[in-house]
Amino acid sequence: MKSEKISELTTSRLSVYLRCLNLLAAAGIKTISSQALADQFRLNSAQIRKDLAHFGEFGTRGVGYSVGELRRHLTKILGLDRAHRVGIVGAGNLGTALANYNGFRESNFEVVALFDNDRAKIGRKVGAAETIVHDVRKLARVVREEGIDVAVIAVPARVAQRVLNQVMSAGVKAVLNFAPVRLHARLGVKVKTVDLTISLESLSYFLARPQITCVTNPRSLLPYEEIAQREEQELQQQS
Amino acid sequence: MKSEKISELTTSRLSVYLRCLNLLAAAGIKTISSQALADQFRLNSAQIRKDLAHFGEFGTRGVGYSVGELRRHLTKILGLDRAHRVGIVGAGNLGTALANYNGFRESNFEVVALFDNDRAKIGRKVGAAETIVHDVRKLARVVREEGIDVAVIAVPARVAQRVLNQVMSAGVKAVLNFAPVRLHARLGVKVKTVDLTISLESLSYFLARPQITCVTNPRSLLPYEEIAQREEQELQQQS
DNA sequence: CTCTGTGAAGTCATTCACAGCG
DNA sequence: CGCTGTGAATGACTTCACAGAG
Repeated sequence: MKSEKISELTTSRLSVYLRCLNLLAAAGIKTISSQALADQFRLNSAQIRKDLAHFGEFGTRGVGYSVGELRRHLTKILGLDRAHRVGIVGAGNLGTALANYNGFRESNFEVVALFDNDRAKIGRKVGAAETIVHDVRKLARVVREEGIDVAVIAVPARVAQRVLNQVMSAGVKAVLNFAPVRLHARLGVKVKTVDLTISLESLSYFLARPQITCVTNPRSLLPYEEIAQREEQELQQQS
Repeated sequence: MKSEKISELTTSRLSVYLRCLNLLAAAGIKTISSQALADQFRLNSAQIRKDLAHFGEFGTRGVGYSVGELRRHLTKILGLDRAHRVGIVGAGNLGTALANYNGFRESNFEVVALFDNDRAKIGRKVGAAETIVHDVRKLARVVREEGIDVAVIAVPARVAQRVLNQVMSAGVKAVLNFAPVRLHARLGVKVKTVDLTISLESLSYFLARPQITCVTNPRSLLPYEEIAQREEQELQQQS
């Protein structure tokens, strides 16, 4: 293992690989080569090998990778072997939706608190897990008491930087931001922004271009496309 | 204007530039140079010029860009001068949260329909706008009737590809996908995936690394950091 | 003989640096 | 002069291609 700087593109892919391996493990597959993994999930085999090589030599030449072993390695590398406690700031539509969403559990993330400045919301309990909505002014204390290590910012753009400052002061080092602004984080704090406006506007750009309307020739369909079409027809027959 | 292929990184930045210009316009600023724009919003001036140059010559040498004019150009380029009609598939937590969220209005996107396969949800009206939840099997018809041109996939991962197939069959060319899977789109259809699991797991990776705990020297604070700290203190005094 | 791990080559994106317009 | 628009230089990321381990 070298101690170089790992790009965020690489870590994102590690996350993808782990997801693929989970599927393979569930299907009872014990061993897989980078080539087979790439073919099945439309990845690049060289890239898989390179990404993994940053962290060690996990494969066996002539054979491939052990699914279970590689899964354990990736889980460790991504820090998913340790539970993370998430606090969501902003108990609006998005904040409560995220608190209710339990797909993060699988990745060892648990939402343990919500925060808001709206009196009407403070003290309420949200979702099946009955997550309490705290006064945002008590953020630092709750972060300490609940051991929160990841914050989610789900507040309007104009207050997002202020919220981030508060969150950083409370000692949180990892932040997922949904507000459509470029936030300034101090050193040692990682902010990842999910900007839905940018995503939508990029789609709009695409729609605005005159598209090459390419009629797919059924004979040239790739396997997965055939399957997709069959499923589609089944669906339509139901209605 | 050249007719080369524009990268998605570029279109995302155009969206950012437009947002910055909107702020400047609201502040009454009429003209700005790429350098000033870059300084204010932490961008790179050469990149701004290069991105814009793909679409024409919008600036005046020795002066800079007209805020209003560039705003109009970017709006046109991104296709935001035409209204977009959005259909959301999946009326769960995320789907309804997105239907309620009205921050997209500013970008000329309107959510006009929700779809679900759950009988209990079909026929209900969601949010202040009273968006109707339709039976997902009637998707194609509603897409036609309502003139939907953008779909949002907010369903569990295992059914996402099937939903995408249906959406594509209905003739929708732009899709925003929240399901944590790599979807296969046919040619001429643009899918943008927002994968929250990957985002969170990348943050986890960051948390797992031993961080260089760098104590910020107050003397070396950048201007924006000073402002941030002051605001932070104000906030704490409130409590 | 197969598949990994990895230098080398190739591709794509960003930044520099400056000629030349207003 | 100041600033745009742009070739040229640099840097980042991906893919190729193969030596060598199992």
